[in-house]
Amino acid sequence: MTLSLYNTLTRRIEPFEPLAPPRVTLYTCGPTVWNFAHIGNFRTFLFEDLLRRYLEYSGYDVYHIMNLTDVDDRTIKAAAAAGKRLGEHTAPFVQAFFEDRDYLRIKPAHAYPRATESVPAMIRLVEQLLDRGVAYKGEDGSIYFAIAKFPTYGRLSRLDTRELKIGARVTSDEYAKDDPRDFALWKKVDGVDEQVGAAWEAPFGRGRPGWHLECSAMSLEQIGRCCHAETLDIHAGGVDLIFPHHEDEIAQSEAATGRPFARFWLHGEFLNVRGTKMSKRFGNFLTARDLREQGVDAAAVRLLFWQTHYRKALDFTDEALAAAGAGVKRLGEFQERLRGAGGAGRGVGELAKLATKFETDFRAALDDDLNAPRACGALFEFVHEANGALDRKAGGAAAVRAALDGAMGVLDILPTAKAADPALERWIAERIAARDKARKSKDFKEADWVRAELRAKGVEIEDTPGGTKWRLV
RNA sequence: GGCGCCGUAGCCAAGUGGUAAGGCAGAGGUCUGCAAAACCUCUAUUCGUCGGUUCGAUUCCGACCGGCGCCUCCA
Repeated sequence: MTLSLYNTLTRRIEPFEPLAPPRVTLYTCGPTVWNFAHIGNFRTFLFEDLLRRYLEYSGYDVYHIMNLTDVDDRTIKAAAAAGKRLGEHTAPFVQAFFEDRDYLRIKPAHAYPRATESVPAMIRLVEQLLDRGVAYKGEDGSIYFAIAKFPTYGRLSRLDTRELKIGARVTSDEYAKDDPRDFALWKKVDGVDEQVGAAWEAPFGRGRPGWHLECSAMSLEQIGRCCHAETLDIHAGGVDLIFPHHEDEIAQSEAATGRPFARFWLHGEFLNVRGTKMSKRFGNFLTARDLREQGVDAAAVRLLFWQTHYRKALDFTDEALAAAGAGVKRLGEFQERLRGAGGAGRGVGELAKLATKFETDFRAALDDDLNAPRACGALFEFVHEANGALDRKAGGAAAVRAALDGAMGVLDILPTAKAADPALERWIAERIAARDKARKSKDFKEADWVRAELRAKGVEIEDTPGGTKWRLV
């Protein structure tokens, strides 16, 4: 069994094989740092994290590139509204993005090219396209891509170019283009651009890059640098990027290099709120920092997302998040139990057998187009069966620990350890000792009162044969 | 109008042409002073509706109903 992935290009699940194994080049469209990213954005980044981690689990050597869009219409508009220079406005949001990424346990990409630092590559790309005659300067001084010169335009999105609804996007610059459907590669500078410092000199005129151009230039520059390649193994993003963003990236890149831009196109579905996509525009969004401030364990967010396939819309509700939190807690207790299970136990067979079965199921599920819901099903089934075996004093806990570790390397959904400060820890120990004393003298009323006292401070206790254990909740 | 997706128990959600994983919640039991955790048992004769194909469909086809997305530099 090998990994198969749904390729938007073919609308089929296809066996995945990189161009130059074991290297896999992965490019994922990153955030536009005009504001905080919301958890809908992060659903996509989390899906990409799953992809990245599972590729690595499968033995591939992944080179992951995620760009930061720090110059585009929205960043410029936001900077102007704040009365700041572009970089001054975006810097804190870049910082916030990295913090949120870490909070959500998303593995850092190997490279985070920024649009503002990749302008020379963009200019080169535009020059190449001009040389090849697929780009032209419009009457407004901006440079446009001529989709009529790129016959396969529309292949990814399956939008027949003749069907493109053109009436709705008539703005002033439409009159500058040869064809209303052509898109801007390089926008001629305007007053606001200059005001915020979003303008660069180029042989074809002072201006700034178009959004689609940024991704093409940055991805080609990065894979050229790291892997001497012109074709990405995988390019991923949210479904809303299929058109026009990714369609345009393909057109620009392939027109310039003459080679396929990306072999696999993967797209993650939206995170919804009451059936409608989460969006800044609708105001129905929640940021990662909102969750963090609410004390939500990132593991719960991850499990919640893993429990719905990445190509299916997921409705975000507090109930679903709480349910995932309960699942995470169960995993944490299982891990805790394994830690105490040591190497002892009767025989080595039963648990080891369960571990092997789990690993097989886990892999089969994720091999099937990253079916994380099924992988989670296998995980919980494994936890259940292993708990039963542990109750029967079966041996082989080491194999279970190893299997769990392996799976967590991909899913990473064990509860975040909460550390107690020394003073609190001393107090807890003292209270538990007091309770034990009360229990020994059968003063259960007192014992229960102490338990409630601990619970009020967020300390949960559990009486076991080896003594009373506690944890912070 | 064009392209496309979804509708499975109280909630969330996998899934297969042969009779429904898993999580949460709930009920009963074992264990426990009581809890907690864990375990055992139970909880959809049924997969939006109506037709069709088939020995057999939740799974394939069609229609319809309901919800949603893209076609606007939105993850």
